[in-house]
Amino acid sequence: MERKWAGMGRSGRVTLTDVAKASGVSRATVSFVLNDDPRQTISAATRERVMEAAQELGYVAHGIARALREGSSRIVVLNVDWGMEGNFSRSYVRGLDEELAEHGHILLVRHGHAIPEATQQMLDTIAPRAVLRLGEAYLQGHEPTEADWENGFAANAALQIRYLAERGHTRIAMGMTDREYPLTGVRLGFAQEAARRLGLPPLERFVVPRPRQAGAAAVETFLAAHSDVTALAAFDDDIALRALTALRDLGLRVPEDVAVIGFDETEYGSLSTPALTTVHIDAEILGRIAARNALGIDPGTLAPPPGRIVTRASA
Amino acid sequence: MERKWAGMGRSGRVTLTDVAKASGVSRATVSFVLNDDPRQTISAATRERVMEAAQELGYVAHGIARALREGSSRIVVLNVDWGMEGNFSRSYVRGLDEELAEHGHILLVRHGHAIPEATQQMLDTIAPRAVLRLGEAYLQGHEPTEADWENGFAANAALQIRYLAERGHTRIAMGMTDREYPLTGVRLGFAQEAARRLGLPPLERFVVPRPRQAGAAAVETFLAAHSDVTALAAFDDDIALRALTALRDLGLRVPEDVAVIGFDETEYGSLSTPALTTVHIDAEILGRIAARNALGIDPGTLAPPPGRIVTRASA
DNA sequence: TAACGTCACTAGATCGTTTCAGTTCACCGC
DNA sequence: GCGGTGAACTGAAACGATCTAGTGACGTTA
Repeated sequence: MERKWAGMGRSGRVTLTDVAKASGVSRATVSFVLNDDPRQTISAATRERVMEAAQELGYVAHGIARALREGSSRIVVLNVDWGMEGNFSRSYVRGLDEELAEHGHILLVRHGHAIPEATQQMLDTIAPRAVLRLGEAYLQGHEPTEADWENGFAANAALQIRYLAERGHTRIAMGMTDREYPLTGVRLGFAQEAARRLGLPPLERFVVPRPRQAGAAAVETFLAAHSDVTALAAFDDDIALRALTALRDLGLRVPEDVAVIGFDETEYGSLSTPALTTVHIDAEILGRIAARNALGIDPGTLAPPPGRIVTRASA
Repeated sequence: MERKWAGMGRSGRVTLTDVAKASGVSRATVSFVLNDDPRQTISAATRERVMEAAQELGYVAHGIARALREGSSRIVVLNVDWGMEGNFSRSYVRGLDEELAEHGHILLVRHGHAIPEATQQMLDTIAPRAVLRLGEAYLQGHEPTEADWENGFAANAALQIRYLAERGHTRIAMGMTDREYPLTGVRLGFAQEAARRLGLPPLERFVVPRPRQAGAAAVETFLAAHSDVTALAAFDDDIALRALTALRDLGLRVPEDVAVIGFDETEYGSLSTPALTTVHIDAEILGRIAARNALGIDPGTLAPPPGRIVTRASA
């Protein structure tokens, strides 16, 4: 089955012209009908005929041509420039994707540390409606307000620290990645502020590098210098897992000697020994908000659900 | 600094016309120069003038317009429809990306289980030069030949089984995912064939589901029914890690009671107790081959390096 | 000197949309 | 029977590239 109907350009593509010809109207009219342009008045009969013809022929708008005319395509690009494989990222992407779809747009996720040049070239090719970055949107696009402390990024960061504080830990250290990401500074800042609000001393910051041996060495050095530390809050589950392994390699007991808590639940955290206590974050609503912002739609009163602790054995 | 130079359309975009105007030639000529079209003869002087003007004005080709004219954009889409976070996927993407870049194309990676409808819509918008799928390309696009057994997917699958066989294991089971991926069947087939060639009995197949408790239950059930099994070969490191945890939860010793080997090295495998023995695969060359195939370029004599065992403690 | 070839370029069609600026027609009030 | 109005359309110009089919100008050959 090659061509179901006559009236299809040599290219194999059904175009507006084909639909116009089939329904006996002009291209313009077809366009008006298909996009139901509110500025036009089209008779019900014509509308019907056009719709039917489009259906029959299997017309699908040529996004490239449309984008050329409109100035930008109906695509939104999300850059996820660090391998955040947790629940946050996944749910955020889901929310973003769904909300965009509801407004006729498409999400394109670009993972990995993009070569700037290639990215730029891609953007020129795609001409996306908007380009987002995972980290930026986490903050809902503004400086942290008290609302963020109630229910947002800051609140989730605080949740992690508070959990440890409630278990009686007062000297808490913050395990960070060996690479600087856009979000690392922000996260650390929130954690520090949370500690301050809880009346705790400032969090000592240290890095847990890979591979395994280096991680263990780093943790050993750190604990030697800060023997009063009894708990580690990690930047994410990855770091937490590295720390957990390091502590066990050093012969320390978790959580008795040092408690460890992760951030942004992953499957791997559930498989370690001891299993990792962590923070679960559902960012779907955040994704939806970002989508609306990107499209210039009123975000309404969407509010993200609070994060919650996944209590397991490590803290 | 808004507009560096005069002669830039109201849209803020520098177009071919602008460059043409600036260098005193026609649009066509500019296009010929910039794409150095071999079918045209352009004087050195003109070439120079055009290049310079383009540089000055900061001209960058409008991919959308080009795509409309050419029928497809210079984008290649790669669908990675299952979370394969190992070395294979990463190196494959790197190779693909680099090779495409060398030919003026761009890689767009689409992660996650794409909604078919949205994907189709995206493809209509992007009009990519080619759409690839991670699994397909693993096979270099053809049925497994003896070459694949020498050095390819089949060889890597065999490597895993052979390692266990060399350690004296004869009853080996294959741990699979709970979801069926395009590749699962192929992988299992190769492993079975490898076992046959090594004179081993057929591999018993079983699934290691999540979460942790379910995994342990599955492993327990399986081992009860197949008490002679002494080694588990996993579909990937993820499954291996689940199995490792399950075995430990059941009080079994790894590798003494049951040996475990993963596939496609991840960082997590190095953090477990015992650390996971696995197979490391560098797929960069495979990515380059796929790129050339996609662009219709002769792949030449590129040959992927053989996989290698990463010997750690679990097998 | 007419015919022919090559060089160095240009005009304009083309890709498939969207959308502005009309056009036609029926109907209304006076 | 004339101007005015709104409904229901249509024509054609964009958008920014590529690329075919020419067009002069100059040099070479018979």
